[in-house]
Amino acid sequence: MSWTDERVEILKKMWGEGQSASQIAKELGGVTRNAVIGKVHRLGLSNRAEKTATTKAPKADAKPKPARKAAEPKAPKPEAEAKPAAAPASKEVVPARRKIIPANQPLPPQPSANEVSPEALASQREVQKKALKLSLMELTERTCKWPFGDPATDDFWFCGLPTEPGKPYCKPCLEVANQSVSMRRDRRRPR
DNA sequence: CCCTGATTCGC
DNA sequence: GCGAATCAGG
Repeated sequence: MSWTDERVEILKKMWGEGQSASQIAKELGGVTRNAVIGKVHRLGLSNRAEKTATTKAPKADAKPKPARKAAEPKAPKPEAEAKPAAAPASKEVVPARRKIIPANQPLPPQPSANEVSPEALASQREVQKKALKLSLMELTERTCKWPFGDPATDDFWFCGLPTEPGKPYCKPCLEVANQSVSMRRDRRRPR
């Protein structure tokens, strides 16, 4: 694959939206995240807000392992947050990066696990304690995507535990999902 | 271990 | 210009 205009456009868009390099790579296909990062740097859009701060720290360190490559630039990140502080006290400052992701995240079928066997529910409940309670943006291919709570409220999150290989859910959530689905199929309600 | 971006350098 | 290998960090 080559960097056609279209692909570069997608890259720019997604990178601007705060998507990770690996996500972009998957979206584009045929490239690795390294390729994406490399391209990002070549395009010069690695850091979004860079003023006159090319003051390279005079690092004259002695490399313990000068085997070959190097990577120890303690490049300071002067994120100039120029916000017209209108509000009195705003403790929550939204990071420049990381916007809202469209809706291309894999969403699970239905959380409707109203009538599942108590065992499975208990099992899942127990795991809830350990659940990572991830937000939609934090989901990856290896995090359990079982939703908890009401999407319309703040009390909404995803399990986030490591998924079973090849499955979108972790084991306990998978059990609930399966039972829910089989029950639905059988139209049977094991009280 | 999973992930993130950053950098180098042979191609 | 490209991106794998590598590094550094969360």
